[in-house]
Amino acid sequence: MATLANGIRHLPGYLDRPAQEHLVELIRDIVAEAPLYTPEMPGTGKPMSVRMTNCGPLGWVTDKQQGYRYQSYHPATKKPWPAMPQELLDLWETLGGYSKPPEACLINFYSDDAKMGLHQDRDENDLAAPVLSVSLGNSCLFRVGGLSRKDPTGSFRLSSGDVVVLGGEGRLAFHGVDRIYPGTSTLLKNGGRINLTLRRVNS
DNA sequence: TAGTGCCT
DNA sequence: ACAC
Repeated sequence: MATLANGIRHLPGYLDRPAQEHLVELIRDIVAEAPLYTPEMPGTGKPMSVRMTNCGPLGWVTDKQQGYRYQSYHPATKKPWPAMPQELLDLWETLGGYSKPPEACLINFYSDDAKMGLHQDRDENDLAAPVLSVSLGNSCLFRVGGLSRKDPTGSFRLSSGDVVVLGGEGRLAFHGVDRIYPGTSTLLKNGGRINLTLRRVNS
């Protein structure tokens, strides 16, 4: 376990291979019910390169008209998000150190050429709760800065099975994904990377 | 500005 | 990493 200068915790290889494979199975079922969709930037409608879906009572979504928000249903199917698997509730219980359970699990799928710009997770009402991130599949170059966009940044590699906890000082740290490293994992047969982000939304 | 580009 |  490594704690970075900005308070972010990195747990390399926290999930073993069988646990990773089990999560992929669960995600396959979720995606069958709540298909990955292409989010849009607020205002411009520019598509993001990452595709998304969610599980849990709430899901993070964005589109041209309404922008970033949490809502209880899939934007395309209008159906409620699939339930949060017990395995993820357990992970939150073990690593989150927070009294209330997570309400949203954002599932991000990165193709090998997808990226995500530097941003803050700040659409939650409960900013005391940590954000838990699970990496599956190909490795990525993860970038982390400070509380201001202008703050200097550093980067490190995230591999399949790694968990990152953004809590305390690091809860509102700017972060993003610079690049995916193709062919660095055999977990996902068709390549790419999956990131699970567990969040508490309502205080 | 949860993005894009690298003759930056 | 940085500017836009």
